[in-house]
Amino acid sequence: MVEHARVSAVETRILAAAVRLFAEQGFDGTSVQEIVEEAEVTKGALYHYFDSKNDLLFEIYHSLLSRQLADLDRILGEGLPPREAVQALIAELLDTTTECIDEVKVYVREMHKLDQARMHAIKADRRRYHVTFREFVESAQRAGDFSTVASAETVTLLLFGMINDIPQWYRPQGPKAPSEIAAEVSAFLLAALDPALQLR
Amino acid sequence: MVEHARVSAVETRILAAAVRLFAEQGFDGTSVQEIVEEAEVTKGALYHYFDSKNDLLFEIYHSLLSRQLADLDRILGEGLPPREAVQALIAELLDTTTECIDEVKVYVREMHKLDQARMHAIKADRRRYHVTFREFVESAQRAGDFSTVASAETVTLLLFGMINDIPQWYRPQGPKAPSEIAAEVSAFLLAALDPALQLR
DNA sequence: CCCTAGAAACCGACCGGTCGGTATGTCCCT
DNA sequence: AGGGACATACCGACCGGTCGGTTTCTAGGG
Repeated sequence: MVEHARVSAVETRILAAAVRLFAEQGFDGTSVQEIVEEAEVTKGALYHYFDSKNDLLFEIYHSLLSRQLADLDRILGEGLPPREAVQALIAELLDTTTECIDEVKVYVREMHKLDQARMHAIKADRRRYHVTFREFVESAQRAGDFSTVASAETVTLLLFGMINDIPQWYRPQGPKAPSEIAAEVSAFLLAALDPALQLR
Repeated sequence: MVEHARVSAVETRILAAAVRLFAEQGFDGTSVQEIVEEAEVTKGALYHYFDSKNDLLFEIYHSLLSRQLADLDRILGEGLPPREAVQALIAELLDTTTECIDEVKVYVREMHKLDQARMHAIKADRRRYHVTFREFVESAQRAGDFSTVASAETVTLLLFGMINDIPQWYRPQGPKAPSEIAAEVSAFLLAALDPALQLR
C-alpha cells in the first residue's frame, strides 16, 4: 500500500498541465478545457480540487515563492561571509529558475491576473523576500564588505530584474549550464559591489 | 489650417487606448469592445485602421523598437569613450522606459501573443539591437576599457533584464526621478565593468 | 465659386463559436 | 449506506471579426 498522499496524483497533474500551458499561452489564452485535456482529467475533477481557474494561478505562485523563501532563509541563516552568501544564493536561484522555468515565466508575466485577495497574499510573501535581501545588502554595506555605488534598494531591484528575466533567454540545450550562468552573474554582481573601487 | 496629419487623431487615440488597456489587463484580457469604448470610437473605425487586434500589438511594438534602435544608433554614432557612451545610453533608456511605461510593460509581457509573421519582424529588430550592443561591449573589452568579469553576451542579457524589469517597480510619484535611477544603474554597471578590479 | 462624383472615413447590428463555471449523476471504498 | 472522487451535460455571457450602409472629404470641370 502506498503512503497516504498529501496531494493526489490528479491534483499534481492538473497543476503541471496548468503551468505548462500558462507559460506557453498565458493565463487568459488558456482555457480550462485545454488544461483538463493536457492533464487527462475531466472538468469535474479540476473543480473538485480547485475553486477556480484563478486558484490554479495562486497555487503555482505559492509553491514557487515558498521554495524561494525557504532557500533564502536557509542560506542567510548559515552565517557565511557576505560575498560567499551572495554566491550561494545566486547559485540556488539559478537552480530554481532553470528547474522551474515555466513557473517563473508565469510568475513574471501573469502576476497581475490574480484576483485581489490572492494578490495580497502573494505580495506579502514577495515583500518579505525583498526586504530580507535588501537588509542583508544594507548590513554588508555598513560593514564595508559591499560598496555603496548603488543603494541597497536599487541593488535588490536590479538583481531580481536580471534573475527574473532569465527565462526569456535561457535554453536548457543552450551553450551555458546553469552553474556557468550562476558564476557569471555572481562575478558581475560582486564586481559591482566590490568595496575596493570606492577606496581608490 | 492644420498641417496634413500623417496619422489621424482617431488612429492615435485607438493605439493609446489599446496600450493602456493591454498594460493593465493583458492582451487576451482586453476585448476590442473595451478598446473602442476607451478610445471613444466605434468598432468600425478600429477595423478601418487596423487589420486585427493582433495588428494593434504589432504597431505598439514597432514604434517602441524603432525609437530605441534610433537612440542606440545615434548614441553609438557619436563616438564617445565607452564609459560615457554607456552613461548616455542608460540615461536615454531610462527616459524612454519611464515615458513609455505601458508600452514596455506590454512589450515584456505580451510578446508571445504576436502571430508568427509579425513575431519574426519584431524579433529581427530586437536581435539587431542586441547584437549592436553586444559588439560595442566586446570592442570595449578588447580595448581594455571594460573588464571581462562576465562575457559581453551575458552583460547584454543582464542589462536588458534590469532595464525591462523597471516598469514592474518604477512609480512616477516614487522617491526617485528617472535621472537618479539612471545614475545608479550606470554606476552599478560601470563598477561591474571597471577594468581596475581585474588588474589587482 | 459652385456643383458633382468618387473615394475615404466611419458606423453598429450581427454572427458562429468559445468561455468559465455549475448542477447533477455515478461509482467505489469503507 | 454514506460520502469523497470524479464524470457528463449544460448554461448564459461574451468574444473577435464582418459587412452593407451612411456620412464626410476632396479634386476638378464648368
